[in-house]
Amino acid sequence: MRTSSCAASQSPPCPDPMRLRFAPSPTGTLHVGGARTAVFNWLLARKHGGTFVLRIEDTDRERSTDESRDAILNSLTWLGLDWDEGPYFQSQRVDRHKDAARELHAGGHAYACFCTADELAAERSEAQAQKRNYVYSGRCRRLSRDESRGRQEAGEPHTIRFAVPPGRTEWDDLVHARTGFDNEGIGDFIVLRSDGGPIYNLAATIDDLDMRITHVVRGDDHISNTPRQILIYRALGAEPPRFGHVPLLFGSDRQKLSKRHGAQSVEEFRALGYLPQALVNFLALLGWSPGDDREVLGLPELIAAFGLERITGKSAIFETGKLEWLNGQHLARLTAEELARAVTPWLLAAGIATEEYLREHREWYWNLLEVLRPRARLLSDFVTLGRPYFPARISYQPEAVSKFWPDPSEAGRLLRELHVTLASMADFEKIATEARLRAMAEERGIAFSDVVHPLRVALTGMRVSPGIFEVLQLMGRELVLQRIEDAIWHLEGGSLSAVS
RNA sequence: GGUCCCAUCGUCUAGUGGCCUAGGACGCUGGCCUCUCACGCCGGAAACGAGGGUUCGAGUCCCUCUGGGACCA
Repeated sequence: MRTSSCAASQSPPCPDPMRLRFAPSPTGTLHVGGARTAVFNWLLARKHGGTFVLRIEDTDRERSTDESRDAILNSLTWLGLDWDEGPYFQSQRVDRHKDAARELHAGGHAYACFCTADELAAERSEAQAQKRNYVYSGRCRRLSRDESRGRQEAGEPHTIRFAVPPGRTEWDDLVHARTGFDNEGIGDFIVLRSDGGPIYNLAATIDDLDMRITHVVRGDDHISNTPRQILIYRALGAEPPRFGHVPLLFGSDRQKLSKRHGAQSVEEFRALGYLPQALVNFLALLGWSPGDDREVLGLPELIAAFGLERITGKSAIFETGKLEWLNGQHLARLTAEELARAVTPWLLAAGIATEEYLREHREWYWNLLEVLRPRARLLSDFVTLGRPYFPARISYQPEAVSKFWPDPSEAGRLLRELHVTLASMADFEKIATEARLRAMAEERGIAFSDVVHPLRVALTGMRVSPGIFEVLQLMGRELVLQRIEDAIWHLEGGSLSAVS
């Protein structure tokens, strides 16, 4: 017998190791709702030293694809949700599911049903007419043994139905309180189709049973499957696992998450420049909280703090605002090396730098990243923010030009002067450049910021950037002087995309 | 329609009968820092769906309603 007392609580150590599973259908990419379920299961397994089993429920041959399966596996791997067993494939276990159905049949817990689709439809519409909830009447259950056997042997098409006993089926839900259904309302459900194919509830239950799953943590949408699955367990003489149903995620309009709600698959978030640990952190916080005021939690912290007892039974709306902030927070926590490793592929993909260049200028590159880091929320931000620091020519943002170079000839004059001033300096160390430019502003009798902003546009093409002296230092003398020359040329009408 | 689940700021949440004139975070917003932006720091607006109970006392317990959702039909 299985001890159920060690369910959601942390200590004392469970005598029975916890076995959890994530069982996606390979019918699309891993979306954030499924990912959150996976996160919960994984966290629980890691927290309790349990086993995380991955099972692919690919019995729907029509909709299951290898591409989806690979996409899901890749997403899980990217998120860092490693599994200890599997992936198992439900489609490879069909024989076992059929055997289980036979076992149920032999044990008197299931029977052959010869009702045709038409007969069933009639029952259904009758129920509808009486405003009753439709459940199968159980007509074939009352067939005599001999008649049933005879018709089966004669090859008459039939399904196998589970014989639901009278009473009520209840369980202590790990997330909700005690939950239950009257068996009467369940009705004898099909476990084997007339073509011999196992139905979901049977397959999933047998798999959970065989894989010795101790805790089934899944979406709320499975709540009405639970009594059926418990019934199957009992009919087979097995102790059911503990069940926990986490509420579903909604889109911003309180509707089920769909394409309309923007990014919804894990892969999309990766492509947008999110860090996996930020997404896991965010997903964990959707419906769960550590109980203190912490919000930014790395994987180890999540594992330490996680527990089913702190999951809310309330469904959360998936809004990404906080995710962006969290990503910035996780960005801030990376070591310099981790940051470089995360950003480099983005720069390479954008064609901004080559691997050799970055390797040869490693110290410079890491400094650049440090300067950019507090200004970035997504990895993709490093591309836009970082572009000006590399030799290629830049373009000038119209807003920057109109705001800080309102008068082209005046701007040109200033830039010429800056060119002379800066060219006279050998070293662009920021203390020195700052002193020089402040002095220059004073000599000219203009505000310091009136020197800084036009220069910023010349160097970066943008209205905002890191502190101008950091920019100067990072770009270095040669590139700075080149940029100023380019800007002067541009201001004098050298470019078609000139000043408006 | 039946069954089941849920209900605190715009959003994520804390809250398990008195510590709540309801706390934190994102976002929004005022300010500080400052060459801009971001980071950081300080401040502000912003919520217990409604009605009944229970209790000396209810965001917290019970009931009804309302609203939302899931599954089945």
